[in-house]
Amino acid sequence: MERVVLHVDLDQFIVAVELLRRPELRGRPVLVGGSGDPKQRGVVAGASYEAREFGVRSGTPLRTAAARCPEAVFLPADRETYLAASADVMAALGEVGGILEVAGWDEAFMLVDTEDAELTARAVQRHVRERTALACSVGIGDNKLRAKLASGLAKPAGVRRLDMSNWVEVMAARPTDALWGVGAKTAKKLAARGIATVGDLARTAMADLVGDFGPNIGPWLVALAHGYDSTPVTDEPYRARSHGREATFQQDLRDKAEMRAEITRLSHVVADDLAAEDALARRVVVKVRDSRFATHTHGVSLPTHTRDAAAIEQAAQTALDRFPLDRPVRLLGVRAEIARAAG
DNA sequence: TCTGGGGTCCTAGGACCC
DNA sequence: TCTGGGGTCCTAGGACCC
Repeated sequence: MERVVLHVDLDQFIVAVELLRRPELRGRPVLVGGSGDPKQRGVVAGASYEAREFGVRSGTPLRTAAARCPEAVFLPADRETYLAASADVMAALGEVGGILEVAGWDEAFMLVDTEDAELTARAVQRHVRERTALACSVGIGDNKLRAKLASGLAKPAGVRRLDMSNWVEVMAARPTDALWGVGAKTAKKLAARGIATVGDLARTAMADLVGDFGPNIGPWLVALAHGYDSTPVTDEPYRARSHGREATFQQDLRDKAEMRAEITRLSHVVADDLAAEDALARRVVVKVRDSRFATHTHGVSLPTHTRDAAAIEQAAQTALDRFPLDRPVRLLGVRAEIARAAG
């Protein structure tokens, strides 16, 4: 018997859910995102493997996607449907046993005791497919980091194991941004110091990175490169720390009254979201992105914790007043930070 | 053919207190 | 007259992830 971490990751989740109700699109390049109109502002939320062949992936602007892949089928994003599919998947995983930690719409960690991890992983795949008709990849690891990276290597529909014994062999030659937590910015900063691969990073002294990355992140990066991770798999129910809504306009706003009206609308949606979770806000933060894509935030702490829509809106309007608003506005957002131990 | 929307966590600097 | 040093809270920004 051994204890392993499994990371279950659905394959092209959003597209796969769409294909369940539009099977005639199977095998074609399918792109989901925004309103489904590639002439409008928006980015790709989900790309089928066929579409990825054209260099389109999640985050690609819809217009760019249409230029790269003119024959693609564009579909509007349908959150509610994906949330429902996600709930089905997580329910299926819950039937397998072990500790289940939901880590997003389309992924979860499981802590299981098993005689044969590969066999268990295959059984999980089969069970998810039987219950939801969706395919997933499963990573097996001796911690969450390794399991997570293993599932990425297992795609599509595969099983892969990554642990202490094969970490160096599998990971050392890969670029640093292959690590979970190292993105483009950090990879570039590391490269500037001559650290290009996971192996390079693993050979770096933790103290050498404190100056550039801080006393916590610096050492953590080196630990990542060794595959170290001690965060537990937990089935504690998720409690959001904030709820926000934001909107990018098809045409930038120039009129202050229109901005105020949008802040009112967003504030009320946020208040509804708080009410749905029985949560109270302690602070309201407004986000403004201008026509040059510069993004700034200003926040207002609330005198008393509240979910009252009028109070949230008033705080948001006060925050909006702190912006110069001397350029057309591309995006407005309202976020409520949730008071802990309240309800 | 410019760059969504939902989040989380960390950092740095200033205020404030002892 | 000179001006330490630690701790905590608040705020804005940044990096990252899905």
